[in-house]
Amino acid sequence: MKAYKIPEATVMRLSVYSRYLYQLMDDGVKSISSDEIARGVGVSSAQVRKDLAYFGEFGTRGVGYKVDVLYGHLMKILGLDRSWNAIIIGAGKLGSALALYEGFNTRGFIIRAVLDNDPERIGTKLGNVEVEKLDVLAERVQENNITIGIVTVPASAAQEVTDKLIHAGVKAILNFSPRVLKVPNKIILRNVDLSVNLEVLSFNINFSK
Amino acid sequence: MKAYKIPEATVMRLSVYSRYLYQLMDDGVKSISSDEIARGVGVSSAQVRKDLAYFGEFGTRGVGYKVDVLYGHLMKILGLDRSWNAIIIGAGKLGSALALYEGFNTRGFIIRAVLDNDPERIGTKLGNVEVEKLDVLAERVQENNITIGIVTVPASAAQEVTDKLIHAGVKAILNFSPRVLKVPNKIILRNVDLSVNLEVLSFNINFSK
DNA sequence: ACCTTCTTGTGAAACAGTTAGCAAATAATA
DNA sequence: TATTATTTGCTAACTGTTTCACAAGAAGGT
Repeated sequence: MKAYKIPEATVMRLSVYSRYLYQLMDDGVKSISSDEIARGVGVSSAQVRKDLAYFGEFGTRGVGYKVDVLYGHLMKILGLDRSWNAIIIGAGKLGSALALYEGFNTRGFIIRAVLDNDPERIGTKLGNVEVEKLDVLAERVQENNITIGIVTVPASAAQEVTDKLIHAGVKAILNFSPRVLKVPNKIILRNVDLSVNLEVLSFNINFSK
Repeated sequence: MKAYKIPEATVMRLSVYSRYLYQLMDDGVKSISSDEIARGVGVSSAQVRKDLAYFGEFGTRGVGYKVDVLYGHLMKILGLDRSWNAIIIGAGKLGSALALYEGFNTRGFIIRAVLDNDPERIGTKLGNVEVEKLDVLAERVQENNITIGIVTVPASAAQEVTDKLIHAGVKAILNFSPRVLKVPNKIILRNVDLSVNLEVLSFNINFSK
């Protein structure tokens, strides 16, 4: 694909744009300008155009963008013109919540399995998947062609399950544990640290006065 | 307080450093260099020193940092030398998971109330708080001196509950709904969009081949 | 056909954040 | 006390991202 690097912030904004466009389509809007998108999602219009410019020319000068066409391009760019199989490791509160979160399904992310080691949790149903023992990790990843592993275990177990996921063949890991994970270069890693987010808030409340 | 702006990335890293230092204290480590911190959390040592330099001089040249002292400074900088009262709006799967998440309590964030409008959910217990009707929002915020509102309602209700939170007097909002919220300047807002995170992954898997 | 209005796409400028490198400070050793 | 080995704090260089500003293209009106 394309040669040079896309800023991560750009990718995140594309995701936001795509959802905004979806909403517009729902409302029956056919055409939109970069300025309207910008106001809708809270960035500058130059930012919107720059972000899109990484991938091509999708608009018409003097006119704007066709909502459905741009939406289609964005979904393709984000890799959402297909579905992705994912597995959740850790069936605690957060893991369970994510397993049942509709927001993933509606964007094409399908949770194929949820694993845990706690006997209390094994066998319980989360939507239409049943919590299974950690042992079946490699098996489930391979038989379901799972590319994304979601880690929601305590910090102490995070590196271990991550290693197992990588060994089993996942390409990307979304880590919710408050632990810095070591992964090979070819593995795509993202960290979502819930406490960090609250702490940025408390810093800002504190600091702005 | 301080005059010039701290990068958000710096604040996030400070939070990560602080947790790493806590772990070190637990392990009985007394002193540490920026290089060791750097390797522990996966950044460069120059980055660590730069981040700390925004706030003062906490180390000793030729020696390093005293773990407990640096930890104390970081906790104070992050505003974690006190506790913060928070409220969760939306007792769905995610809201419930957050209400029960120990990671918040251990860092001084106390969930004082969880509200929802669904009669099915009202009255259910989440740990030691009971889900209540949305009506009591202003009352709960004021009587508990709540500064942080956590929004876990569907996108369609997000702006409305946000407005209510602001009106009731919260200073900061952590938004988990996939919706761009409009808030006054003085309100501190952070968005944690779970789908965006997965979509950055799918983009990267897609794009890197 | 020409003029006016609109809005994209893009190079250049401005800004922000990260990395590099080194002087200054400390401790240990002889 | 001098020497050596460390490691911070800080400035400067670098790299990356965002904003600016405008030429180019499109549509509608006259």
